[in-house]
Amino acid sequence: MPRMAASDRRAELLEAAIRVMARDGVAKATTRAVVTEAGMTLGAFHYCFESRAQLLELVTETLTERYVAEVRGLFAPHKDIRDSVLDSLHAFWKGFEANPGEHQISYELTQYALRNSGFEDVAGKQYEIFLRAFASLLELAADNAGIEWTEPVPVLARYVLSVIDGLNMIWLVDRNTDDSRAALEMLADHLLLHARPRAA
Amino acid sequence: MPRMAASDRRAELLEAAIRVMARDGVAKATTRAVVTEAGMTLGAFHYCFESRAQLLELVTETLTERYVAEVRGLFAPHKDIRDSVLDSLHAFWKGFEANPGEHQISYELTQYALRNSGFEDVAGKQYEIFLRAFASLLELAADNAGIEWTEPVPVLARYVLSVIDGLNMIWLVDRNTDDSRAALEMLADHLLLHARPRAA
DNA sequence: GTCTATAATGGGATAGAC
DNA sequence: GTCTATCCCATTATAGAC
Repeated sequence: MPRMAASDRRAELLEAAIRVMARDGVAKATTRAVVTEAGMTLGAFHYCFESRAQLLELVTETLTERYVAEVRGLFAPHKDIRDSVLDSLHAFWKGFEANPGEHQISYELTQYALRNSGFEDVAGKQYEIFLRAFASLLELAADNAGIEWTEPVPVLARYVLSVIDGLNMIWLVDRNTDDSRAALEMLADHLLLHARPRAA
Repeated sequence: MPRMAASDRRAELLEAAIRVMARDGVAKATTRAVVTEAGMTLGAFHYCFESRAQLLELVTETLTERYVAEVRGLFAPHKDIRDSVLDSLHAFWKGFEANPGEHQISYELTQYALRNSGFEDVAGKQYEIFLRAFASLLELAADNAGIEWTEPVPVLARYVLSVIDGLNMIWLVDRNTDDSRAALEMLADHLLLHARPRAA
């Protein structure tokens, strides 16, 4: 085994953990499974992390940031608000279907955080970040298209995130892509109901 | 310990398991925790159930049936489609807030089923039943109000279930009742977009 | 710094006494 | 039929050899 800085090991263990979780689930990502995936020994784990819980916290934060970055990157601004919304939602969905395992982890980690004391704020931060990200995209879309939203943006953001999360999770169960996309397109139409030309 | 028929023990263990899971989560509902809750000994467990997995399967089926029964019971038919939809959604939400723990179990069990081989069909059946239940309520609402849906009912059912699941899960994290209810009311308006008077 | 060996714990399942 | 005692396994974490 090559010598490595502890920070590099940490990064490798983090990525190994994400791979194991995407493949087998959060519960199966034991310290042993993670170090095996990373090609390290069990001892290596505990000079990089205080505990398995600490690793899970880091994974949660990392995936949250990644998802937000992905969503920002996929956002498709247009002059026409309908195009913005429709293109962006399709792009988000495509990103999800390209990598469902990684999004599934996120839902599992939320459940984990809700059920383990000392982790409540982890789930809280996770969704605070998600909600803020969608809210800021809604603002951005409005700016680009010269419209304003007739409902409070935090409520719209919660609505959009709910539909996306809900559709994702049902798709994870039944893989019904056609109905999922049809429902997603309904969401686009519904959002447009709450847009009106900006007052001068 | 009193003598009991195995079937009664099974029923008690089932309810004990649901209580433990609602309180502490599915992962923490070990065989030991469940028998302690039920006031039985560990040995008792294994003449009622072949394995912990079998218990989890039974819990999943039981909670699925209960939820469907609850939703059917809360459904509020009216002559006016808007009243039907709005009243029903509010009633569903009230049911959720009255017992969030039991609904949280359902999400955890879905994740569990998705991650454990031999359980894929458990999650599949769960959502098939949910989707069918919402579809049949949509049909029922349409009949009562003399309208027809302009989108395929399975797509509408998926959409409604997604919003409800998504809002529930976000609420479990941040307990923001106001924004959740506001989003739920948006769903009602959106559904109405896809209703039109029935052709004679 | 690295890794083996081993604690210490908690879990599912079972054998066998009563 | 009931429950104790135990097996056996996997886990997290650590101690200590190299």
